[in-house]
Amino acid sequence: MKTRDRILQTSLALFNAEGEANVTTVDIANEMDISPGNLYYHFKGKEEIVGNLFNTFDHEFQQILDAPAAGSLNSEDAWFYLYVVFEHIFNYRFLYRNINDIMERYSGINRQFRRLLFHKLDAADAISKELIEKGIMVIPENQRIRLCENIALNLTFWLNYDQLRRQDMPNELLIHQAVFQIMSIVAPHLAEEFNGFYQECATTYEELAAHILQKARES
Amino acid sequence: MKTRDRILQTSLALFNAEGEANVTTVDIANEMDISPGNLYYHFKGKEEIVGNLFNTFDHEFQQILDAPAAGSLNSEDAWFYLYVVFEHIFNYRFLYRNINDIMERYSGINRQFRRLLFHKLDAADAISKELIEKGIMVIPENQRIRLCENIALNLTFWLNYDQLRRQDMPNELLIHQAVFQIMSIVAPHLAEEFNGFYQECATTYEELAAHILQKARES
DNA sequence: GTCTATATTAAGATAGAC
DNA sequence: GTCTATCTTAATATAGAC
Repeated sequence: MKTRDRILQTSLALFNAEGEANVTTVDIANEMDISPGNLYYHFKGKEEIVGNLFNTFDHEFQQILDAPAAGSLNSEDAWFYLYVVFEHIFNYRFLYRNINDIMERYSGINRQFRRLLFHKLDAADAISKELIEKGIMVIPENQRIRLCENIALNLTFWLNYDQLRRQDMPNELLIHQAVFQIMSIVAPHLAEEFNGFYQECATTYEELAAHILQKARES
Repeated sequence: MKTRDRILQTSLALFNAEGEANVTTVDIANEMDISPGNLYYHFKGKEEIVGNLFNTFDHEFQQILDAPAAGSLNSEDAWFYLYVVFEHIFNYRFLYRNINDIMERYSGINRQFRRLLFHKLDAADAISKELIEKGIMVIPENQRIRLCENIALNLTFWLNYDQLRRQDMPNELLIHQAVFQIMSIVAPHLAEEFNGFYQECATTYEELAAHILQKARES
């Protein structure tokens, strides 16, 4: 693997683990057993590394968000879709856990991240409309707008909230928890015949949580 | 006014305006027309200033959160209560807009902020229970737990979300918007006879928003 | 492409005069 | 209490040899 790619890969891992602000160019070089000078041969500095990582993240995210527009949607698809979206966020969690810091220090990212937020809102808007059309969801229009905002807020800041709460969950469970939290926000607006579906999700989540926590305790 | 107090006051204003990380001890001293040396005579460093501001914030917040335990509650009280809570957060918004950064760099604050989050959750828990008892709210228990988490998430990260969205709202409207957003999350769980109350709030909010934005455009 | 050695910068902090 | 002058530290970044 080329040094340039190893730098990106190592940086992402370190940023996710320690937070972008706590990782210096020297740290990245040390972790890879190369010299700082070598790192600066490949990238002008940390900003360029972060920018590269963000662009990859951004590009992939756009594609994920646009995916459901293609196919027809049911309530289980929506659940799976949320899972994919949140997993992608999780893979680049350093961007989210240090969002304000990063947006202040890298002004280029600011604009793009904002655009991504609106993309999230659009996706929530389109999906909620489709669910309403299909009779899966019933909700007054002004509450629907607020619900979409709330979903975007949750997608963007759940990782921060979790960090503040510090429950030290295994990563796998963290993602399930985030998705279930969003499902719970949507649940009161599901048509009555879908209450059962939410309860199934709740049961699935609780069993999974018990199972994962059990495994974590054993090891 | 004593220099020590002026330092705290000036720091709070600068932190709120520019973000804590972007304000140096020299900036604070310059703003007050005193020397950096003088500032360091009063405080050991920025950490002590931030710590002092946080303690004041924390102390006041604890009292605000505990207030409703005293009196009996109706739906209008809850609305007003939210307003008071959020206004206090807004007054110390630098703590919230740089929450991760601050918690990483000031480990003392980390613990206290986490405690405050649980205090928020407890308040949401107590109030939701009271509203249920009084028949104002109807909600399954597992959704109630998630609703409380969602309210705590909104209280803690709404300012970050708003910043990312960058709507450049007048401050007054920003607070109303946050409170109305939280009301909208609760609304689907209000007993039917309180739907009218939510619609009133919605109308009030929309009129207010139109009024404030009109005034802002004129000036 | 990669290394070692060194320069630059900016924030945080202190010493000692007044 | 307040000032000026200066030190320390740590991250970022570059020069030049190999």
